[in-house]
Amino acid sequence: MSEKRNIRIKDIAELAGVSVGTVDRVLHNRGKVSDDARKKVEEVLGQTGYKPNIIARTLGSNKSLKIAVLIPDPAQDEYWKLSAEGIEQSKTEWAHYGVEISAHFFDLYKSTSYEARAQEALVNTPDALLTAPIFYKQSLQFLNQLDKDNTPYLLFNTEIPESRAVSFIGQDLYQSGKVAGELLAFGPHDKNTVLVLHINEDVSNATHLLEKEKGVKDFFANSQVTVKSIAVTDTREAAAQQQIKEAIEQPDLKGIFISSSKGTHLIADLLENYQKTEVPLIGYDTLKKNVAHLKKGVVNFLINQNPQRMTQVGISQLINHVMFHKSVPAKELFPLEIITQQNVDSYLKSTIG
Amino acid sequence: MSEKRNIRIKDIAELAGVSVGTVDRVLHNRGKVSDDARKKVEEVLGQTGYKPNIIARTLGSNKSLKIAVLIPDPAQDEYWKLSAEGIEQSKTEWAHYGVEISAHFFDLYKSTSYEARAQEALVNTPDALLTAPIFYKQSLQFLNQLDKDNTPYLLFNTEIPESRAVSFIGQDLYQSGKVAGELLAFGPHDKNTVLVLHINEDVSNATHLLEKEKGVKDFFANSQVTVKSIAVTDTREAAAQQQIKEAIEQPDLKGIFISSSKGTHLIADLLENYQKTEVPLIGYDTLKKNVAHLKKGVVNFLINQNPQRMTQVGISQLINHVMFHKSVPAKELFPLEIITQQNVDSYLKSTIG
DNA sequence: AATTTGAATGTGTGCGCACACATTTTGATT
DNA sequence: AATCAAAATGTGTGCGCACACATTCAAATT
Repeated sequence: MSEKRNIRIKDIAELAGVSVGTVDRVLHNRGKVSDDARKKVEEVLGQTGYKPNIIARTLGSNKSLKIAVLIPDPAQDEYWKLSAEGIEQSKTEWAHYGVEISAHFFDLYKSTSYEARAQEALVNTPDALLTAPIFYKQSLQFLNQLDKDNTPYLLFNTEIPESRAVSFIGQDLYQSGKVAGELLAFGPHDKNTVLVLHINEDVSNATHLLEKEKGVKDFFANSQVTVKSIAVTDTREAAAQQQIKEAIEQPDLKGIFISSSKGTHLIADLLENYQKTEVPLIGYDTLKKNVAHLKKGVVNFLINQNPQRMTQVGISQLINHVMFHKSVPAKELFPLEIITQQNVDSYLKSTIG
Repeated sequence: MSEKRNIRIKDIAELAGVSVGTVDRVLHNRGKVSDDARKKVEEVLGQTGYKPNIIARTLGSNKSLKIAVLIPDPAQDEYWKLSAEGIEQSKTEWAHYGVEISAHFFDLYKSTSYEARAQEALVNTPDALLTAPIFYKQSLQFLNQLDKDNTPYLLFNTEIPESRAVSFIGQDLYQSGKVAGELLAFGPHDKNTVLVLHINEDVSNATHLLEKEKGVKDFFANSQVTVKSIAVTDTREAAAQQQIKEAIEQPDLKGIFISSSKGTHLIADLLENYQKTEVPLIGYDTLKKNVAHLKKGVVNFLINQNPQRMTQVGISQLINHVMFHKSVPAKELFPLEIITQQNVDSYLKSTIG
């Protein structure tokens, strides 16, 4: 370990012939500084390329950041359980910096619950907030409130472009549909119908799912392949089952693309029942049941949205923004990870996320 | 930002009825402490679950860590260029902590160069070292030297299990072969020969490549498919070209798996020449030329080893180990990322790597 | 010329830790 | 009982920054 040290405020002050206080004032733009002094300091600042020592900075202002996270109830949906796990990991990750992270869970199927939990998240005045704005209207209203409070927030999973969010973290849904198309196209070429299934329990994200459908359709636009789409709200309903069964038993069926993570294992279950496990199946996310179906060969590919890591990165960026004043990208689109029977363990075991 | 603060050494001292000096001594196991005092302090330590404030710690001991990285010359191989980019990113990432990272490049084809650069890496007495031990014998000797010096080191890309490395970072090569098999199997089922091509310019990693071959072979072990393997050292040689051409033109050819990143675009070039671009092709890594072939459709899948991120994670773990005394996993196997025409951009654009 | 005022600048302290150094205690030896 | 060395314990300082507070200075007002 060598002695080489970075230039510090004190050095700047000496070089500029002023006191550290003045340097501090020009650095943080606080208090009054004469044009003369400001000019000198800024000059030295430029020449030396001064970088503040973040360590010392966070130590000095020994304040604990409060971050609130507002997501659907992990007990309702395994996708959100993964997200909640991301929160837990972030807690330990940032504990050393005195960051307090509070989680607030709303009912995935009740917009009123979103509103209630959102207000609850504000009671201990968080310094920043991360949320998955599932309910468009209610979210927009809440985000406006945050704007007024001057509370920075970051969105993930669902984009609201007209919000004033610090950043959005998610995936290119359209492109993920294209990936699904590509994978289906790689299969045998003698069949020409691709089935898109929206198992739309979670009615709020219909536009989500349609983005993905558009991706597949565009992929097959100039080909022989026809893309057929079916949306059902509950796979337990007899009518829905019948509809799906008919579509599945069509002889020209090339493969199936399911636009949601929960839908993936629901349909995989049906395929098993109908003994149609050989039909190529593409779905989303490494939910336990999906992984089980993947390992059995019922599901062929999972596109991984990685909610766990999304949440972690969201929190991390929020902290970097608020605490370290680092700039964060306005949009962070996650890679479209393709998970298969043979590589799934390498993903699940990896700690680097 | 609230006032909640963690328990600190001073608090421990008060609770145990001793001075901070004594607490410091039992924490760091330095100096003499009476059994009585030690017991009291350890008790309080246990009860409070004291965690040192890493920020304050690194600030106080204002020392700059020196990390040396020893990898093949990035100018010789684009794979290593990606690794070198990882080094650059790490430099900025850790600059705030006063970590100095020095890069040392050896000739990929000369083991003597490894030895020379290895010694060069030691001249400014690094606190820890990261290397890709390409040359087994020479590496082993060098690592022994590091053991004697008590310099901690971390290996990546190539594993040397008998070394006393802090950790190994890489990929499960065998399993990556299986992934290749799986992807090839997903294609049309009417053809039954899979061709494995080792473009073995870099003679040192022959065992590497064989691991991958074993993976594909095992994947197809109980199937109709025959796996045929060809190894050439230079695709520019007429004899090699002839051999490859014959294999490619075999009518039963199901697909090709190329075991190295550089080999991938070399073979893709040949396929283009022979106008056999429709044959499924699986290779490694997002080298520029590989990505170009992927986008043209000559290459169908790339398995991403992510040398850039591997290098970053290696450096990060080394720093965590040496500077923060954090425990790091003995082995970090990276996910076997599958890159396709449709998801490649999502990987290349992503900043979270 | 004395006083006031506000702008400009300088000084001092704490954050939690590591480590050097100072002081006290203990027990052995004379 | 006095002396001394070693062991045990305590104290003080700096790391770089932020921020509260103190001081100086110059112009305006009386």
